[in-house]
Amino acid sequence: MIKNMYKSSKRSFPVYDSLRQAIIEQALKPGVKLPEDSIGETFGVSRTIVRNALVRLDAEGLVDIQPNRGASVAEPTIEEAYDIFEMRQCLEREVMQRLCRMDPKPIVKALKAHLAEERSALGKDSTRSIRLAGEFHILLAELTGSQILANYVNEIVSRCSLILARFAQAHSAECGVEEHAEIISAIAEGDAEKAIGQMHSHLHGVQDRALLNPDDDRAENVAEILSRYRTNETD
Amino acid sequence: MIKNMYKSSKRSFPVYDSLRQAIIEQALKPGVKLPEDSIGETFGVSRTIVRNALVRLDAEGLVDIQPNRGASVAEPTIEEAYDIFEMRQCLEREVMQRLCRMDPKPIVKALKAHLAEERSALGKDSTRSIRLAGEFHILLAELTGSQILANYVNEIVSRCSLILARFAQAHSAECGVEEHAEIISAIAEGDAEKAIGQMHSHLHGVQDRALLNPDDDRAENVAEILSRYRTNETD
DNA sequence: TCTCCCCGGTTTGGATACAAAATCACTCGA
DNA sequence: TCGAGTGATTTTGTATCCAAACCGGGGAGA
Repeated sequence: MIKNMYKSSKRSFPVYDSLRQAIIEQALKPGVKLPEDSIGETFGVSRTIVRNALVRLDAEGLVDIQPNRGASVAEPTIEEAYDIFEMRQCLEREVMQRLCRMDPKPIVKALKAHLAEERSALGKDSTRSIRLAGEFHILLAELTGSQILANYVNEIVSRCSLILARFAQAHSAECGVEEHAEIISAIAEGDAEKAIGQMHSHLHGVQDRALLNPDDDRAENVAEILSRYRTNETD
Repeated sequence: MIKNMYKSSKRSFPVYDSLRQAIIEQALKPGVKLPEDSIGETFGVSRTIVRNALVRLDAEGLVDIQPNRGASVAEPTIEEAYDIFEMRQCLEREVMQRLCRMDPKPIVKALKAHLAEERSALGKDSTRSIRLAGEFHILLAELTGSQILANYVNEIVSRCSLILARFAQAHSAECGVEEHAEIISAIAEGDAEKAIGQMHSHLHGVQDRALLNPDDDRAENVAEILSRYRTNETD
């Protein structure tokens, strides 16, 4: 649970963490500018602090800093989105493989506790629900005991949230809680094949819901967008 | 080839890069203090710049920043070392899997060009030789076309260099150039199984050379170290 | 002699100041 | 009406400054 995080500065951590939460909860949408002054004001700290937080987030791929032009929430392209999801498949497959080599007892116990939380938040608090769904995957990674694997999964789950914010409409892409339950069962049974397969299709489902309809992709050509609205004059 | 790197500041990049090189080439050994003042002086920049570079390196796990106590080159524990190598196995297995699904022609060509460089530097320039050996693995990752996979491999190869600096004696842990050659052959033949296996044992070899003899592990007890130097009085 | 405490020097944490770059708004001209 | 040019305003990049934390040494007391 204790992460490798941010020993560098007591005061910049809250800024970092708030921004991070806001981005992955989609309160700050991709492309939004993040001026150092105003952020500093809202937190009552100087730009120095904010700057550190932004540099960190840039390193994690959640914000994009451009020279002399400041920071804004990252806007992953559709290609990057596929790339990130593919990497996520790789990392989470590793997680499942490692977990299935371990004693399932304590693992399943921890997972079930988390699942209960997920279920209790299900219809009530959408934001909390989304956050818990992400944290399920992070918990899995942490249970492997590998610090570095947990860090990578943590990072990539965040970036996937960002992708959802960019490409998925509404919250169609919420993690299925019952899929999580099935994954837990597979681990409990000690069936590595099944667990890995289930995780794979779970992630594939999330990806599909996120990326199947890239209508609102701002990266596509203006002409192309307009062509959809043009009445067919020559016909 | 174009990395996700450091758009944040024109001037802090050279500092970042020099420190990084110095650390992975083992010129700056684990545990060495990195005071902001003196570094700033040598580069002719202010502490502000240096600080940014150090924060970045901290995020990458190459330096360790402790509150009010400044930065020093990271000292991975033996447990972290095993953790990192295991992660590296996972990432590079993924690299091989992806490469073997692609057209081998251009890949093999690029790799052979690199191999030629490695061979030419072999007995001559030890530092260059080590650097090229690391870059071979990074090149492999880049050839997959996955930005994020390449970034992760890049980061983890750096951290492995740091581990070598910490635990391996002398340069016994140099990558075997001929093992690289065999990996290229396996890719050229399109034999995924073989390529993956060869990569696995190659990395395992590096790890063994690095970690088999953790004599000089500073983490061990002072008493234990001294006991080796104590003449056996009671006998 | 050993230990503890105090003090000066050094280093970091963070805010601020100032210059350079970019952005915005407005005017002028076609 | 539209677009280019220009000055004002905002925002970033970096150096510097001050306060607080840490480190090392020397002296007082046991």
